[in-house]
Amino acid sequence: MSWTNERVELLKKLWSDGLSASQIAGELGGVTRNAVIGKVHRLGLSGRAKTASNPSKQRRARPNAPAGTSAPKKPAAQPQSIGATALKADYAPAPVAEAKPEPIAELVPISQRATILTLTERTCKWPIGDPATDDFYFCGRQSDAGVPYCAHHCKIAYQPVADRRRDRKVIAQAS
DNA sequence: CCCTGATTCGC
DNA sequence: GCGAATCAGG
Repeated sequence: MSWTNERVELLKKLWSDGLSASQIAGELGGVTRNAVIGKVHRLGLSGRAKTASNPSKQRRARPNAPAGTSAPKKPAAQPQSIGATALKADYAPAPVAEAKPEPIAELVPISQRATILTLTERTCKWPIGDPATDDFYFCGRQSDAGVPYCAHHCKIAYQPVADRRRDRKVIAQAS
């Protein structure tokens, strides 16, 4: 794939929206996150604020040639079966009779949200939004090994009522 | 380990 | 110009 005007425009939009390079790469398709980052720099629209990292330490990467001409080549791993196996019966969501529309949506920074294309085995798969519309995504935060939810709000949703109440308190204090 | 963006440099 | 490899950091 090449950087057509359309793809560049989409890149600019998504980048300014706060999506990560890998997420943008997933949306565009046909490119890696490295390609996205490289393009972002060439376009001169890097520095999305944040990260005022120490200027004292400058890059020094890649001390020499890529060693040999043999092509490494990686097949690019696929998300694989996120639907069926992701949500085990053990973690079935507790009944949410309480009037709590979707507070989770507001808690997940856009930059961390994931689409079905950007989910991995270690991303939180808590669904947010309406699957029938474009306003649908997954939490996308990092999850613990073996569980489909992250250690934040989504964990609470998966827990029994008693534990939920306790953890809500903990998180509230931490915030 | 997962992830993030930043940089270099062969192509 | 492109982007893999590599780096530094969360």
